[in-house]
Amino acid sequence: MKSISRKTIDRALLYIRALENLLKEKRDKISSLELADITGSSDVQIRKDISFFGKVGTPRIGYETKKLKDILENFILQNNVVHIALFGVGNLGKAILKYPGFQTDKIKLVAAFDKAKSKLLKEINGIKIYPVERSVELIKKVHAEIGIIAVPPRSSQEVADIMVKAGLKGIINFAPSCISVPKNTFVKNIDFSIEILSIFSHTQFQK
Amino acid sequence: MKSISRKTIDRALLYIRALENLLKEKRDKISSLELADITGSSDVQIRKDISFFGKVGTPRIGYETKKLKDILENFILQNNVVHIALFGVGNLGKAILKYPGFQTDKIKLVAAFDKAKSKLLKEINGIKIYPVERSVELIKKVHAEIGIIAVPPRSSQEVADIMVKAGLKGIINFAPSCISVPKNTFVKNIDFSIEILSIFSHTQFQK
DNA sequence: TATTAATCGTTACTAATTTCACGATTTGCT
DNA sequence: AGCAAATCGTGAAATTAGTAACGATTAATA
Ligand SMILES: NC(=O)c1ccc[n+]([C@@H]2O[C@H](COP(=O)([O-])OP(=O)(O)OC[C@H]3O[C@@H](n4cnc5c(N)ncnc54)[C@H](O)[C@@H]3O)[C@@H](O)[C@H]2O)c1
Ligand SMILES: NC(=O)c1ccc[n+]([C@@H]2O[C@H](COP(=O)([O-])OP(=O)(O)OC[C@H]3O[C@@H](n4cnc5c(N)ncnc54)[C@H](O)[C@@H]3O)[C@@H](O)[C@H]2O)c1
Repeated sequence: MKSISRKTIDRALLYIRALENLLKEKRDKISSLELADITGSSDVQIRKDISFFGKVGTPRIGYETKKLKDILENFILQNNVVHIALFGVGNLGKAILKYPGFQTDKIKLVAAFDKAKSKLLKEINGIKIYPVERSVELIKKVHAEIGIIAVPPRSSQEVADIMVKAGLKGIINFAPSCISVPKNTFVKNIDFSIEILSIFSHTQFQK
Repeated sequence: MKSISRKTIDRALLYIRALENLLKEKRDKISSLELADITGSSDVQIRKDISFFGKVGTPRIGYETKKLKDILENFILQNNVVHIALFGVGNLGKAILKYPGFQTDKIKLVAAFDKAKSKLLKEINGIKIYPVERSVELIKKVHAEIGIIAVPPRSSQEVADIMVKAGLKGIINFAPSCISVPKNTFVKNIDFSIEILSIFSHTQFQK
């Protein structure tokens, strides 16, 4: 059996989000063409992606919204709740702590850490902020899986090392810096400036 | 002549960032192998990417840091300064306004807009916050090229429409929603939740 | 000046991804 | 029941991306 590709997973997550919105609007059926229209993909791509999960749709009708969402979710997320640990409670970190998208049935931000003593007094959105020294211990205790780096770039490697030590298996790095980690740890860099420059040059080089 | 690929551009932007850091450390030479190590790419990939720009390196030595950076920058950014307009000055928008990475010689955040009257009094990081009603006029005046959506998802399409009307050619959408725009407008969605779920499932399905 | 070792640049190869084309299936209609 | 229309599912073709192999080039050194 062929294993699912990274790209299919990422698109499926987008489909899931779209299907959730459709369910809220009480749309109980959806065709690949409509879903393509919503998500900005193509209908063939969507059918191909979904075909990985078996024969889910019915010709002439399309897909049952709820059924499709459940199948994608069950396969990809497997009823897991993802627990996040945040490092750095500055401008960006504070926004992240307040983000309702990180307190859902799928994702829970469970721990926040900062180096500065001045940040430790507070509690934001019900989440206490702890000193970095306690991070390894606490991350293990709450079984977080994913870490977010929201510290200045010069500290990002230091934080990455702690995350690895604490057993986090995935890292999102918002600092404009490269970090090195063991091969079995996954890093996703999100550099706002590079995103801006990328989209700008895309507009320049469009054929 | 073959045109440059999107992926090469995106990696080149990463190389540029790394080269800038190397220059700060007064490293005036760099090999493809070292650059690969820093950026997490492979040496072949780097040489292949760079070969698009001509014969830049010298065998046995590697690349001159400054020369390589200049060549990449001149081709990809062409001395342009990218001007950004921000919509939504909430938790995330405020962090973005305070982000020093958006006030550099390459990128300048030049305008911010919000719907809520309560947000309009302030000025953050030297940038005034204007009512949405004035946005089309002001964006045209300051010649912004790229827009950032940091409003709630239900308002994202409304904002996208304004951006298109104002002539913005690229959009970064932080709202967890799909927006539809004309084909010549480029959209990059950055959905934090999807990034988290993506990296999590990546750790699950790693071979 | 010949030799050696390192590193680039390029061509050929392989793998992954997307697109195409079209048969198969199902429903609604007459 | 038979037919038409819509839509799915899929193998094959086309495209794109990445990897490997290796000759060419250069600087350092004996
Ligand atoms: N502000 C933004 O909108 C924005 C956007 C994109 C990227 N970023 C990046 O995200 C990171 C954070 O940005 P910010 O604006 O919140 O910065 P900030 O300076 O406001 O906050 C950084 C926080 O990290 C803490 N910190 C520093 N070293 C630490 C360590 N070793 N361990 C734990 N905490 C530590 C500091 O005490 C501070 O609270 C930076 O790398 C920045 O470049 C920020
Ligand atoms: N807070 C985060 O860390 C975070 C992370 C990822 C994504 N997001 C997304 O980014 C967006 C903003 O998040 P936030 O936490 O800053 O929300 P927020 O509620 O704090 O701020 C939203 C701001 O948008 C303004 N607004 C609403 N409608 C508008 C319109 N039509 N035009 C202009 N301004 C308008 C509101 O007045 C408010 O100031 C949301 O879509 C959210 O899902 C936020």
